Amino acid sequence: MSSSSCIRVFADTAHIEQSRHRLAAAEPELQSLAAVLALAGNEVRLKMLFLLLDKQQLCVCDLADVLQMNVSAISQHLRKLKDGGVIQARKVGQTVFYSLSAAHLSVLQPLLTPASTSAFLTPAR
Amino acid sequence: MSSSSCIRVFADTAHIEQSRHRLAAAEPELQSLAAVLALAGNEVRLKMLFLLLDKQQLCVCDLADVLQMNVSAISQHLRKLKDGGVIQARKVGQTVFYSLSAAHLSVLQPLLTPASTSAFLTPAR
DNA sequence: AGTGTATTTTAGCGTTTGCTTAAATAAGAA
DNA sequence: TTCTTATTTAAGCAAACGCTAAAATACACT
Repeated sequence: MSSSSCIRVFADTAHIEQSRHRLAAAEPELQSLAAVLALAGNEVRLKMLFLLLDKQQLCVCDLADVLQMNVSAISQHLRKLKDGGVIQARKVGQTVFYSLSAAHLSVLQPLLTPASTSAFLTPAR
Repeated sequence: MSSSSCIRVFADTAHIEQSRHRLAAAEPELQSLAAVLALAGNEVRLKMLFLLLDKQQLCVCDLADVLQMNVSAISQHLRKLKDGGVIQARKVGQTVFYSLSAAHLSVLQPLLTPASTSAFLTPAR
């Protein structure tokens, strides 16, 4: 937990203090945002979100089929997304339907929207 | 790598095939996007990006000071961000200045912009 | 040359992640 | 009840992660 190891003569202490304050102010938001991004930062989970944005709701079975993965693995990913408040579950009989929850949709939707995803790989213009 | 373990009688094969195709089409974009989100999904790195968006450019020293962390740890995070194409380095004398690269800015900027970050924790309206 | 500063790299270590397998729950259908 | 089907949970394990400490590299100054 050591810090400030550099001895710069012209260390701009004022600017550093300012940055520290800005950071402290944004800290809770950044913490929550990092948690959501960490969830979406997994390729399998990002695909799940992409599919859910398209299909409205999907059961564990369908996701396992589409992603061609073990049902258990899928279920564990869904649990993480649910714990993170990104998706919600609705049980109908023996099957559980998952859908995007409104909570963090404002963050995820623009990322997975066609306009944005296609622009993603487009070189700067 | 087992899949399709469910035997649903009414498995909507047409829809599943459609989803598989949509997914295949978006796969490369999703893969790249997941990589960037995984980088931003770490709290320390997200703070770095937040600071860089605010300050234009920062050296390792400054980031270590502001984040109050070991210089080596900071440097390793910077390396990951650089490898991912998220930031770029510019060496001036013995100090290295890092700045956001244009490459994935379109994805990151909206996430870290005040309007979006403050709206992030605001309950649905 | 030698000294000091800024940064990177390496090695090591404990923690977390993501998968597989197998067992446990839950809810129809026979 | 017994027998499937759908989903979750628990245990185990290899791989990736994130940090610390130490050594290596790079550049400026004397």
